[in-house]
Amino acid sequence: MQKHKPTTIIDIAKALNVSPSTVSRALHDHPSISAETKRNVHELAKKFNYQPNLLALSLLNKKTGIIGIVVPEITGYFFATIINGVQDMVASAGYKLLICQSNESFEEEKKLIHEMTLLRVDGFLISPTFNTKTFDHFEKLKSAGIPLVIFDRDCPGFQADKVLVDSYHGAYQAVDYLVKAGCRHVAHIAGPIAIPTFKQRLDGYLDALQDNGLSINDSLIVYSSGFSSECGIDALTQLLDQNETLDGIFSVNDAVAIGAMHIIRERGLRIPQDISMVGFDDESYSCFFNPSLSSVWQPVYEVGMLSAKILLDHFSNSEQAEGYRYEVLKPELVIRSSSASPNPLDIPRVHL
Amino acid sequence: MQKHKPTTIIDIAKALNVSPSTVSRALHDHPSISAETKRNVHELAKKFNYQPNLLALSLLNKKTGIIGIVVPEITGYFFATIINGVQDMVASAGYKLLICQSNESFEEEKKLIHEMTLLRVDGFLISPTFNTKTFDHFEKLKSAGIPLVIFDRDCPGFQADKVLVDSYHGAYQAVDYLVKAGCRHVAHIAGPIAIPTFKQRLDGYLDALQDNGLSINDSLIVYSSGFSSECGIDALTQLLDQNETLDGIFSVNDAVAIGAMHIIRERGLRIPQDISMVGFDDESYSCFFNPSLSSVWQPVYEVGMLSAKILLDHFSNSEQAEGYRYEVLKPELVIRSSSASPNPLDIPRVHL
DNA sequence: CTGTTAGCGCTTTCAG
DNA sequence: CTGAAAGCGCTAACAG
Repeated sequence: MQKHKPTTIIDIAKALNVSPSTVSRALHDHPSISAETKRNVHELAKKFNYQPNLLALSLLNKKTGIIGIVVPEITGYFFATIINGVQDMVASAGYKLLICQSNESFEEEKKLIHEMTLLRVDGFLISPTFNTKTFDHFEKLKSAGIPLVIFDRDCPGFQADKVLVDSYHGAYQAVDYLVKAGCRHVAHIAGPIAIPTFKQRLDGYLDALQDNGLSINDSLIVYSSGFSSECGIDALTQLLDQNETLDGIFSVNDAVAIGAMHIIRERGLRIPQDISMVGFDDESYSCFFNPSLSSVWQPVYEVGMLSAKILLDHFSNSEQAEGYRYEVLKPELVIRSSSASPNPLDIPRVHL
Repeated sequence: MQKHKPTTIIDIAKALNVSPSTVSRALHDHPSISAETKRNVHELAKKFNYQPNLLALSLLNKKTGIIGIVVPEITGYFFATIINGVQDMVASAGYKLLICQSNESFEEEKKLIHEMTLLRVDGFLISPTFNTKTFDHFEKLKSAGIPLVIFDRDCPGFQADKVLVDSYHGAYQAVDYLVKAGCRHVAHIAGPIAIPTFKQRLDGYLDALQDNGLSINDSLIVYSSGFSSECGIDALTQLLDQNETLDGIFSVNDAVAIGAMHIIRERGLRIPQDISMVGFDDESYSCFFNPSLSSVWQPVYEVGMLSAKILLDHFSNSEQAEGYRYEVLKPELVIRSSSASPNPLDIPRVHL
């Protein structure tokens, strides 16, 4: 494994007794180069396995062709699928994608963005941490003229292009459905309401109840400490131990819902006969649970595609004067077997 | 959003009426620079928000500090967790990670590796596509002196550092367990045996049966067309339609197992009373299924850490003369409720 | 303690 | 049609 240093344009130039510029032009098929020289150059390039040095090019052109994406995590269907959407979009425009995880750490997020800036990525796609309350690091990008698009998680008070999902609408649909299906005591396993997304889901829950003429019972709202199935176990244990009447649950996400379902069964209750359950995210495995889990599907792939599209637009449209884009995509309730049906005859119960 | 071009070392030099090299030295805290100059330089650097240009550095040092990782996909627990292991390892050594997906496309894999080579990544971590039968693109890296480590999926005949999981051993454990639990007609939903990993799982299945004095019944082996739950549905439908006696199933992975379980229930059969099921991969959600799914856990995070470690060793140990590393990690059977227990009194049935 | 020079690999005027 | 020179941003000898 001897370290051949890569062939450069100069090596070829020397071997052919021409100047580097001639080689460069030949390689780029410049019109004013003799056919013969071109042939010779290409031949040698192949023979030496010449690979242009992108670093040198980037330095020269002041652009790397790399887009940086920062997500809280890649484990899990949600962000992984967004990344796929982004990937497909940017690849078709000839850009590469540098994927980084912040692990929900604000410090890490700052550090990553800083490092990627040093690397001179051409633009950013960012889904901020739950702990991101200040936006100086984003402002810095803006003032440095580096385009960025915020996706999935809003940054209240920070002006930028944004692509979000309407969590309120999704939650409203879910709870409205539960009530129409006959549930009168719908609980909510909520996320931290300091985060806009989860505040919206809570609001959707509250409004759906009120619009259906049901009163709000605060003890039916339990706050989950996290987003894993284990948290669902804790949340539901707490809820059931309060001995409140309970016939439906809207869970902040599917993972939590699944932990909760585990406890429901363990307590000898039936789903959906005793308690109906609706989750959020529509994880890929949710339809295979027993009973299969009703859930709010989010257009994740589209979020990725659209965010990337908006970023790419920045690269082509020199400096568009218009304000920031603010796109809110609609989620959709997917009804399966974990929730009682309003009309068993009309609504398909199993939706794979 | 006016495009301030980034401050360079020269801007600072001019403003201070010193030479660029002085600024460079001051920034690096070189001993032979007066305290005052250093102070001035640092001050201005902060004021101008100076950011060193990594591209220029990389060009100079002939190293980028970037490690490229190529995985078939990032959706799904398996590779996402490996990436986490890699990430943690390389970050602590000051390297960045460029993550790319081949989507199981051989062409894409070649293209990605080529592009990353142009970008001058310092080394590669590669889990090849199922369609990767030739290894010229890997050989090229070797002859260019770019270190690479193959992980999870073996490349028979290709010499390189490798970190693999012992699929044979995992499969053997699973099937041995099923037999000892009383299953006499164990089926196998197999993957494409052209791929070493799945061949090994099949072999483990076969050997475990034989070692237990059971005969092999070819019609109990069904080949799945893919690795999703949908494929599990197809596979099991096919299997059950053959009307073979059947009391246990070892599935090539959890996703397929879950699709299969769906069909088993749909046919009115009980798990594990009528049919026991064991999967492979131990997906994060497998313990929350109903019944919870027994599965073969793989040390995924460790695979990531170790692969990265081996690659990093290449960077420090100049040119170690020793041959290639070949590490095979052991998986472990996790017993839950989807499989009958050999001795209900001794073995915990639910393992969260 | 500081400046000058050269060069990493490549492109691109400007001159022949 | 081709070459020489300058420069992208930075560092590392080599001289003062």
